[in-house]
Amino acid sequence: MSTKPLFADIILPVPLPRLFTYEVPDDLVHLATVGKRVAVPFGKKKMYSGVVCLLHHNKPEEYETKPIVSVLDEESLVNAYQLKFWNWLADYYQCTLGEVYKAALPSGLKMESETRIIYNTEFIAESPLSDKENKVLDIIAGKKVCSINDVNQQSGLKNSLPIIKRLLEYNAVFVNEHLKESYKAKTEKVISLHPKCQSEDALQLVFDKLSRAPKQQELLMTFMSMVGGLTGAITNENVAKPELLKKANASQAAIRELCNKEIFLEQERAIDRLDLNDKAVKQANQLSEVQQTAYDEIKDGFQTHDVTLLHGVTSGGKTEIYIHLIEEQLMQGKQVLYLLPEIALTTQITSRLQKHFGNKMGIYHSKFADAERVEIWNNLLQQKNYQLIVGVRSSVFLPFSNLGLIIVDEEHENTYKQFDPTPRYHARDAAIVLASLFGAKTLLGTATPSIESYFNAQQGKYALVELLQRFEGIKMPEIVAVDVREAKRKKQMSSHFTPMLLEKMDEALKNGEQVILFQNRRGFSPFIECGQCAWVAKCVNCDVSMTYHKHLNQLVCHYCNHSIQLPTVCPACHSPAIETRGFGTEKIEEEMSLLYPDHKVARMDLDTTRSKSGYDKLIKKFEDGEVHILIGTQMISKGLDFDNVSVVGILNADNMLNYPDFRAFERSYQLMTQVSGRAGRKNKQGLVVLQTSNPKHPVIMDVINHNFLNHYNGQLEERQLFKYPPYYRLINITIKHKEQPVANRAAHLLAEQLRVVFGNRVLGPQAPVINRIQNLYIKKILIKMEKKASPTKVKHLMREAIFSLQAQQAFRYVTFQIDVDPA
DNA sequence: AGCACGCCGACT
DNA sequence: GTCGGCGTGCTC
Repeated sequence: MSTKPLFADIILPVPLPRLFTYEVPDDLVHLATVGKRVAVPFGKKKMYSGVVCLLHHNKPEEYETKPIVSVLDEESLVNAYQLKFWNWLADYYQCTLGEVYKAALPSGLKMESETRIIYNTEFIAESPLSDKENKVLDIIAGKKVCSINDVNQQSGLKNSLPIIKRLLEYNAVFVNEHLKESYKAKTEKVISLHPKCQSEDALQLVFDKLSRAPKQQELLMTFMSMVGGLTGAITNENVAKPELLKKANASQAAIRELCNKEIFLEQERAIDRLDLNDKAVKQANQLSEVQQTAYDEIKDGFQTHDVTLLHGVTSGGKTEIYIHLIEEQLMQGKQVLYLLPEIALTTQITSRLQKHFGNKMGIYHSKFADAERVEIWNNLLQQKNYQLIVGVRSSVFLPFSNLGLIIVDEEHENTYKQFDPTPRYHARDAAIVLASLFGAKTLLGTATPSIESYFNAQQGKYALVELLQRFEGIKMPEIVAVDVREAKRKKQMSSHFTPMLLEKMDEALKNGEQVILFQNRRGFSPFIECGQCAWVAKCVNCDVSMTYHKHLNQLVCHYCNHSIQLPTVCPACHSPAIETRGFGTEKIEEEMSLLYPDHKVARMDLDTTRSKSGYDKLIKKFEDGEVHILIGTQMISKGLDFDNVSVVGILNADNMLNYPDFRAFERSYQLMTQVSGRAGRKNKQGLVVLQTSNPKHPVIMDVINHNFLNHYNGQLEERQLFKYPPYYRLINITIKHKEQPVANRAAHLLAEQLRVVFGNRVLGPQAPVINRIQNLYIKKILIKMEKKASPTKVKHLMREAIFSLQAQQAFRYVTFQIDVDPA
């Protein structure tokens, strides 16, 4: 064994592009292994928990190493697969390992120290203290132990640090750095028999003694029956206190009394927040013939390909196929990850899966409390019961050890791409890489494949399985485009609704059927304008008009959430003629309530589903038929199945088609098709009324004809012509600074430097549509690389260019964001 | 990113 | 004089 000193390269949760080397003290050499968390000092005073990434004997030359303070885990928290995955992610998406670490672990597993100030009770002042010193010392003395934040808050001082420092010099207080673990196991109080009473004789004696306390006697009896002790055996089993209280109908006092008499023993027991109880497990349904064929084809596909794309129409019964595939993996003892976009992860789908997989299935959702996420992490780490994880994009970071299959449902969803904070990863693409690390397979499922994935399938990179019939012979909905411009000209519109839409709605509602209206904009109206002078309300921080929210009577910026009261007169010309322009979900809701006073109208958008339960409640109400008309943003297009929706209205197809982005058509096709898929169930063909001013638009035609292939071919041609994915790889660089000229100059210089190497592959700098957000001016540079070009080389050169710019004094505070494969 | 240090204007 | 503002540099 080597006696040379051991060093560890540690990943720390700081956005610095390197690892930090610490010395491993002799007594920790055997404990400090790769993948464990360690506590290390960082900077002048901070302590952090970091992850050991590499162990070696190379003593750094340029600086003194600090020692690791302690090893926090008994077993690795992060396994070798994950470290590989982290490295790939950091390299591909151009971020630091520290940033990946921050994104990967639930915050309960990342620790940061806090300075604790402790009052010295033996302190006697040698000379009188100043007023401020006295004030601060009084606060600390009052709390005995407190944080700097506490002092700042209670004293009202902006910065109490210098004063605390002086108190420290006088020895009036002490400080120490405390690593606080924020995760705490949930506990419950349990009652068991006191050891002294765990024999037949002792128990008999106790029963006799309690003859004068019938309540307590009864309580003891109930307890004994609950642990099964009445049949003879004396056990040390315990019972949850609340359960015992309820069953015995006893009082807290009675239990306390029995504890005092050393008959009962009350203890704290750590319990899982997650429901791990065995559940009745339902057998998977028999697959239909069509489903069976698709299932077989998927399995064939996996024989020759690592990735299979399942292109299946909405309500084609994809979930049932997934269930069979998952079951097969679990039988082989393999783990499965089932990814869903954030908003599609609802009780609708999870409860359906839970029925089949019971407590083998864990759910990983961003709306879960952090403590629950820590428990899911630990459950996988300790290889307890979870073999199937159903989760959102961040579940790719969970510590899998034996993955066999990853399913990426709704593969086309752009919410799989994370933008803020870094790492700017695409969960679908990351999942494919993750699966390959395990030699596992990836199944991409969707009714509207992304151009990229379908292209990969066409090229033979992925296997392709098509499932183009709806389950149980349900017909595809009929889609009708209605010309809004014409209706306007003929003065037939009632507000934003064409006669056709209203007529079909009347019919549906009369038949007791439900209606969904889709409007891809929340709020009441996207901007307000002065009728007199054409003044428009704009955000003070961003270069956008503010959206009017009527229920708040406020103008809200959808980019920075800044809000102001609705002005009563125009700030520019003082005219009271302030008018709302355009329409959002809120306005539709109001108008629908007026048009259909006898029907219940509800709205589903970001504003009504902020809470964890808000979303589920709305869906339940709609499922139960309590709500007749549901108005929503794209949220309603994701993975929801309703039985009784006969009419879907798309109120304004134009605003998505006109969005200035190369994916606007692709996304419009997806959205319209997905929303349409909510229409028509069981024995009736659904109807979709699509309001547009351009009914002959090629995308709209493709949606109407359910012609994905035509849409795909059209897009492909455009993408090749204008050098976009899947033919080219995009890298977006965003340059931000609080002064416009600085941002402009930095962007210009960067583009010039990049052009030296990449020539006309570099586009820009351009000002984006919204050129100021949160008081920062924005410029963008787009790099279009041939697919064949080595991404490593490109990224390296790009980093160099940015680095040399940042070294210049003038550009010190310019931020450069790199977005690889922007959504 | 934090955080400390150090230099400057604005007050008692 | 001190308080607190912000620019600058460093973190193994």
